[in-house]
Amino acid sequence: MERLLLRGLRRVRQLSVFVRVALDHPLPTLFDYRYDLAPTPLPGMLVRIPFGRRDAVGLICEVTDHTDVPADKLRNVAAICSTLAPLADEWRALTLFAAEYYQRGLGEVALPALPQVLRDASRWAKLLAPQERYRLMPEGRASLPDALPPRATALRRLADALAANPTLPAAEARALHPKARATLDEWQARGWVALETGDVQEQDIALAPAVEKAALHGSAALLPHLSAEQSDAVDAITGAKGFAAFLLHGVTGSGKTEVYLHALAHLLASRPDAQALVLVPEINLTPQFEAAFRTRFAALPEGAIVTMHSGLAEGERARNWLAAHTGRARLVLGTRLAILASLPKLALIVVDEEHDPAYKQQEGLRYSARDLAVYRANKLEIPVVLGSATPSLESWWQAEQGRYTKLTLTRRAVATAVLPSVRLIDLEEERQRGRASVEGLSGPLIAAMKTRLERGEQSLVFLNRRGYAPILSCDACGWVAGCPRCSAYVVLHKPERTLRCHHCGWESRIPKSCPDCGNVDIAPMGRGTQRVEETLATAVPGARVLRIDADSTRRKGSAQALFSDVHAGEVDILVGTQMIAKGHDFQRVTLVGVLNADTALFSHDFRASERLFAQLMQVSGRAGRAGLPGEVMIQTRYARHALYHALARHDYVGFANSTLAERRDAHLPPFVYQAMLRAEGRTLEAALDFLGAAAAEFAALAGAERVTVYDAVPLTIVKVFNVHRAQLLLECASRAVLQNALRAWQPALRSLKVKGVIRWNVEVDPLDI
DNA sequence: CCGCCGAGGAAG
DNA sequence: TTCCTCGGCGGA
Repeated sequence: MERLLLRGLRRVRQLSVFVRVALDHPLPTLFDYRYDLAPTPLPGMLVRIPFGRRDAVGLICEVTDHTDVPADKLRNVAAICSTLAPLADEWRALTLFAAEYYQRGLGEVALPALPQVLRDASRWAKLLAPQERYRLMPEGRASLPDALPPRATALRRLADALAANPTLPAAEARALHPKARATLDEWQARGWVALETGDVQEQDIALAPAVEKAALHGSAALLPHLSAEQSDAVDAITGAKGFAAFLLHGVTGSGKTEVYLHALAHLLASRPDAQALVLVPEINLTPQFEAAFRTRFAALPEGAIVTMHSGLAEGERARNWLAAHTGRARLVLGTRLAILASLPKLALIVVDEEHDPAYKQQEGLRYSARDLAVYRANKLEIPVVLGSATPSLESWWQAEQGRYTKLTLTRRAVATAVLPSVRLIDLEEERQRGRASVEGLSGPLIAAMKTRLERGEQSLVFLNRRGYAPILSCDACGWVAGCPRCSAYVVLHKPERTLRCHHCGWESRIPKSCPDCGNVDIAPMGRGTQRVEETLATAVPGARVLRIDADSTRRKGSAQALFSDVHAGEVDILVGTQMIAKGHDFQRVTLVGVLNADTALFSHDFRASERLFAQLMQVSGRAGRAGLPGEVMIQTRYARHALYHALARHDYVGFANSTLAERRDAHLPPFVYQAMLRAEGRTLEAALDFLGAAAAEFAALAGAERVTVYDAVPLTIVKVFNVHRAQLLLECASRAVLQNALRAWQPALRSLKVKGVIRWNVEVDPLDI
């Protein structure tokens, strides 16, 4: 009886509601708060909560009627963001997986994945407030275009935008025409437009005109004809039921993009609300994809195609994120961070150039966007397409085992385009035969560039080293200009007349004489893009030379301008770093010269050759895309190296299989799984001590005997910005065993105190060893 | 005696 | 991580 009464009392007390909240905070725990506000809290909603002595924004992970936290510690939720649809279970599961897999707290993954505006509670109201929107009325539709003066382009833009969209937000109207407000007031007075306030997204989704299948596919005459291989690939993707991972392996220029476009068109047309996500490795590649999408999918309503990358301004980022979250965006194009976007109707993921190391985030949460794409597709039971001319060995191995479906494009899409011929220029032989070379440019390469110039074709010189010269040294005493903050040499930048450290950004004037011995004969050694640019001006007289690298494209948008100069034919020779190797379809390039590739052949990093091969394949692919025969010249001292020979035969498969065999023998990924503990200390000893102590803790964990723990070693560039760095590699044949051990290791790592240690982090599946 | 610095701990 | 407190110590 008494017990019953107690139960009854407890029932009444159940009126209190608690929420368990994730915060962007290194503590991996959730925090409980009392909830006494009016809107019903739901998992996936954002709340503003007092945390310590400040306010924070958190994500509700759980709504519950009990808590273990003592009442005197509990605090109340200050505000809830109820206008934003809760983040879906799928998204929360994805961020939770990423957090667990990459050894972080949920909040550290989930909150940074949201746009900044949402993480600042004071801006919720403005962001999510019902906006003023204009709707074109039938009267307006009938009379508007004709009523406008023919040359009033801004007014016409406004009218077109109104006609093309169910409603037009006031903010967008202002962007189209500075005096939109006055004009629209006038049109409203005439009954041409109506002013509405209301929830943007719901209305727009409901009112979005149905997109006709034919419109999305374009008229057949305009579409490029698909090869048999391409249409087989498209059929496989569009025919997939549930989860399917496709490895689209196609040589550069074989028309992978066209396969994506057809698969996307099919999806967007056949399912009126489905969303697709397309990932590209770097920001530079978004404009051309965006242009292709906007042209091909012009039938989609305004706002249905959005981009997501770190180059967007905060406001645009927030708008695009919201468009994806509400479902208004049907096609999202982005860099790696877009994989963590909220996409409630996601139905297809494309990862272009899936092998590209840029998909791996190198700081903070060190996730692989490609791996998360596969995970996400798997959980959603949707297809994912991984495209590359040189798939990562991880993906290739998956395909070899039949876990991914291989789709192969063997021919270049333009019928007359053949693969470029690859010629190795043996620098050793050139030297022995006494053949002249100019500043590192061999005779045959210079001659070939001259021929291109005469024919009005373009040449491209690839060199993965920016600056003028990587070393400035003194002939007399052997002094080399080094960075005072890093254990690295500084790079000479001639146009800027500086010595610059590429690791920490330190800069100084170029000394006139050797600071050690006073000798005035200090000389630049080696070559960077600037020096090659300078040499080409005299070595190939009359050629218009353009350099594209991180230095020449520092200003925002300048890369686009430079690339369009190349496309416009205003350039004869293009010199650049890997920036020029990726994606760009240079129609008039028929010669590619590769300088200084050898260093990667003998790297300590077992992935260096894989990266080199991919890079060289990619840059080779720039030659001869439009049907003119292309030629690639690789200058090397190791002309017999197997990698170059595979490259000359365009033999990715041979290279991949032999490299995989080596990896298997050497017990390297993808046959084992790795994790890396890195430590940064005021001294190298501190960093190494920390790693040593961490290794000792690790040995005591369950399952540790199945994990190989290597000795702690300094990084190749041990000191950067006065911080000394070292790393500890762990390796295991079982992903699960490694995962569990890493998880169990965390508390010990957290409580490890070693004097002089500044930071540490764990990276799962590290790319750089 | 005061104030500064570094270490340690809490954050709901 | 951030921010606060506490205790030790050096300078006035």
